[in-house]
Formats: sequence, structure tokens, C-alpha cells
Amino acid sequence: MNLFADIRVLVIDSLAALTAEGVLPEGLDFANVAVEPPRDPLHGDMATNAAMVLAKPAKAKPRDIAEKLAAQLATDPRIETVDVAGPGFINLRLVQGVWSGLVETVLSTENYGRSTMGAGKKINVEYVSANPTGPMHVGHTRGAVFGDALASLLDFAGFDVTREYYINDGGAQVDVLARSAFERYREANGLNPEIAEGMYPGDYLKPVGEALKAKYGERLLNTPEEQWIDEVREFATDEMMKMIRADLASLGVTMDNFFSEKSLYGTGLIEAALKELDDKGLIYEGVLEPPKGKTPEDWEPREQTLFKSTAHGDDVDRPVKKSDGSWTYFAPDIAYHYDKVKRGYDGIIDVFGADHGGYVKRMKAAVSALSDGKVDCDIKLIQLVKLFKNGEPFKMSKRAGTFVTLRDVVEQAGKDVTRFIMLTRKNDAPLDFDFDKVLEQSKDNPVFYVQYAHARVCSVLRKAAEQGVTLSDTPKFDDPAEIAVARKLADFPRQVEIAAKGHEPHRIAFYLYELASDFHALWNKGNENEALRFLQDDADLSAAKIALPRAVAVVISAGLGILGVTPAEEMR
RNA sequence: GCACCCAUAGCUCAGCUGGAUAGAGCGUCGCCCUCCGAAGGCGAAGGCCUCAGGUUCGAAUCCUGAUGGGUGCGCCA
Repeated sequence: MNLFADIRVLVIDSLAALTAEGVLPEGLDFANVAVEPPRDPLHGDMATNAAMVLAKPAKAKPRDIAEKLAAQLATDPRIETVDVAGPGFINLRLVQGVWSGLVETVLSTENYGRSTMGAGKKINVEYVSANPTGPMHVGHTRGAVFGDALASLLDFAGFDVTREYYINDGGAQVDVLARSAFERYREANGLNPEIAEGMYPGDYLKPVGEALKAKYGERLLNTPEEQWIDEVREFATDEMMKMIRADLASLGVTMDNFFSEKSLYGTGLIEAALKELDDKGLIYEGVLEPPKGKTPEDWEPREQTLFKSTAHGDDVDRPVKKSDGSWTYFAPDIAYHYDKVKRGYDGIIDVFGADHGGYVKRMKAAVSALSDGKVDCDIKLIQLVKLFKNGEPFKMSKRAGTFVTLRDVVEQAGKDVTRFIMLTRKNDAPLDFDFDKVLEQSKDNPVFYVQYAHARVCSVLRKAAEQGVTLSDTPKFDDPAEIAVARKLADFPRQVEIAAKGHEPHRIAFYLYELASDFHALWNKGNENEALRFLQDDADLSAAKIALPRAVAVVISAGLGILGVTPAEEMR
């Protein structure tokens, strides 16, 4: 159920009726007609821009259309009053029964807010994709939370979602990992490890060294690299992925699919992807111009195999082969996305760190070329997280050992707090994360504020149970403060659709904050006005009054569910 | 040099893809507990939406340019 959508249908039907009467010309496009909450609640419960949008194509004055449409709308039993205001807005006030009906729906249907907007379309959301060379750090954390919440949001909006992780296990960095692990293996065998510059020095590889010793004993010690590197690499990356999966699990993130970059090599998949592009005339041998204004010292013109990404919106064509003939990192990326296209996704979403902004155009170009523009590819860039401790910037340094991992953050702040805070900012805005502030129990901490609202409802329900109140789904309320809360509940399905359409899960976090705010306001009105308290002397009246806060809890719970946050029963 | 992202109250940020008098928290000032959780609530003050043009009934939002900040730019993934 979506009240705004219902009323929009009413508006469209009314416009159709006016068209049939000859008031409006035939063939008008109603696509831009919107029904939204008015900016000022004093204007009414809902407003439509229909008259203004249609004025030009209908060659009529907005006010004239508005008057006619208003008269038509007024005949509907759900409409209490209709006003024409400003340049041609139509403000609607709904009868009370609509609001109590809404609350009843929230309580009696299992999945209020779920949308069929996605129509079962297949969407692949790729996120995290951290290199399997070490533990995940704070930067990965935000991407993980964002991608996971976005996936849940799309699922909630009716898409068929796949959560996917691309394992970068095909490049030079996993060879470095293997060599680093081998040194720890030597260490485990009582030798001095030689961790050279550029290798991974972290202690997290020591257990890997021990495990290698347990598996191979001393057998690999005096053998040349060619003989051990494949096995050690595979062993080490497996161990790293175990660690990363555990890190993700601590955040509540579970993937549907892990896709290995390595699986693209030696299997003909890269070649097949490039042949696909070649068949479209998008592969050629050529020489790139040096970037203007910043020519590298060692620049020399070289002929390379290039992808004509400029044909699909990129700024320059991109190399897919190095001068020695081996693939660039971009080649397997193309193959990977070709694989996604072939798996039949209607939409592909990649979640990257902001430092990968330079790859957006070429990736989109690749998907566009490989799918003939049929698959929508959206790339979300995640900005940095700035860490604070007590308001002071928290400097990170691998060398000083103050390198903050995902695990550190989750252990200190908790899964729920971490997730919620990471979603209180747009993905393309930097985020401040203060270890002390996020745990503060006050209204300037949005996590607490929303959880507190939910806990208050639970508290009421506990009290009601003590008093032997039998719950009822039939509400009873009519105060403006109560209707304000109901109005906010009505907005939930709409916010879900807006957020899903824009791939913007942060909207859900802000929505929940607003809902909590309206609820806290209502709660406090009960201090002065006993009629607004949820628990009354009469048990039946209590049951009817408790319906509204219960509906609030249902929606908070559903919204937090999208964000991957567990609602709190009580605050401690 | 080029590309992408950003610029909104003193601070941190929203602003529902072009709508009405631009919102919230913090901070400042003033109120509200004998009462379901005051860990809350109500109110006041605070704005040339970086600047200059353009598009139209209407712009914080779209287009162009400028300024300031961030990121990236062929054998690193």
C-alpha cells in the first residue's frame, strides 16, 4: 500500500475525466504529475502540481485547470478539503478515516513499505572487492555498509538482487602476498624473515606462516620460488578471504557470490570479451597522446592495443594490453563485466572508493559497448571516512600501528552503530566518524535517537501487557500530532521508491530520523494532554491508542532492516 | 592541461531529480518532569543557497563560464 500512489491514481483518473468532458485536450502526458507532501503541513496532507505541469501543453492557465481539477477531486470520499494555492498547487486534506485505515494496514500487512517497483528485474550490486592481501580497513567499511544497504533497499523495492564480491586474485599483488607469507613460513621454521620494502609486513600473516608450516613442514624451505609460489599464493589468498569473510560477517554483510579475477585467466574469457568488442569495431592498435600539462618524465610513444571507449562516452581510448603484450588490469575488468552482462542482469551497480573515480567512464563505456546500451550501469563512489576520537582527528599510520581496521571499528562502536552512522551521509560526501560521539546517548546521535523511539514503543507495550491490555489493530486518534505521525508513516513507501530509484540508501536513515522526531514530539504532548497518552484507564481505549505507536515501531523496524540495523527493545 | 566529485545557518549536514515563506542537529538564549523512559519536547535568534550569466510561469536544484577545495590521468590493481 502506498497512499501517495493511491491519491496520484485519483488525480490521474480525475484528469482523464476532465479530458473526457473536453475540459482538457486529448493526448496529454501525465507522467510529470506528482503527488507529494506539501512543504508546510499547514497547507494540507498532500499536494499536486498537476495544474502547473499541464498548463503549457493544455494551453490553459494553471489556476483554471486547478479549479476544475479541484472540483473533480472534491467528489472523492477520501478527500476532506481541496484548496488551490500559490501559482496553481492543489492542496488536499484527507478525511481522518484514511489515516486510521493506513495505521490498520501497517499493522495487518506483513510487509508495509515493500514496493513492486523493481518488477523482479535482476540487479547485480558489486561492493567491497578489497584486495585479498590483508584485513579490511575503515575505508572498506563504508563501502561494505553502503553496498549492503543498497542491495537490501533494492530488494525491498522489488528487484532481484545479487550481492557480489570481485576477488582481485589475479594481479601482481597476490604474488607479493605469497612472498610475504613465505617469509612468515620461514619465520615459523625458526629462520629470520626478510620482509623487503613493498612486501606486506603485517602480523596477520604470521598465522598463515604457521599454517604453511603445519601443511608443508620444512619441505618448501630450500626450493626455488617457481616451485612454491602457486601453492603458497593460493593458500594465502584463501586465508585472506577467510579473514575478509569473517570481517564482513562481523558487520552483518553476506555475499551471494564471490567472483575470482583469476578465473578469467587461461580460460579464454578475457579473449572472448575483447573479441566481442573487436567484432563491434572497438579494438585497434594505436598510440596514445600523453596527458597535457603533466607529461610523465619517462613518457615515450608506444603502440598498444586500445579499446575505443570514446565511442561510448569516455574521454580517451584505454589500453587493454601492456607493451609487453600482457593484459592491463582493465582487460579482466572488461571480461568480468562481460560476464555480468551475459548472466542476464538488467542493471549493474559497482561500488568503488572515491579514488577510483577515474575508472567510472571507461567501465560504463565497456558495459555500454558489451550490452549495446541495454544494461544500465551505475557506479557509486564512496568518499573517505575521517576518524575522530573525542573531537580530535585520529591519524592513521600503518607504521605507527594506529592503522584502524574494520574489526577495530566494529569492536569499538558495534555493528548497528557503525552501519547507521555510515549511512547518515550521502555516498559522495566525506564522513566524520567520532568513536566517542557515535556511542553517545543523546539526540545529536541519530542512531540513538531512532533506537530510542523504538525502545519507547516497546516500553509502552511491556506496560500494556502488565495491565492486561489486548492489542487491537483498529486505531483511534484525531489529534494533529497523531495525524502528523500517521502522515509520516504514509511517506515510507514513497521514500523507499525514491531512495531505490536514486540508489541512495541514506534517505532511509534520514527518513527514520524524521519519523522518530515526530514520534518523540507526540510522546511529549502526552505530558500535558492526558488524552494523547497511549496507556489509558480503559483497556479497550488503550488498545486503540497503542495501535499508532505500534505502527511506528513496525516502520522503524522495517527501515532499520533495510539498513541492516537491529531495532533496540530497550536502551541500556 | 583534461576529466569527475563537492561548495547551503557560526559548526556538521538534509533538501524527495524544477515548485509555495530553503530545513534539521550542534552551539547561543528562553521555557516544559507529582505525568507511559526529560537518554526527551516547545520556542527565539541565525541565510546575497560561493560568484556571474542563461533556460521558464517558477532555479539551491538544469545549462554555460568563473572562483575555491577534493580525486584521478599509458607498461599499479
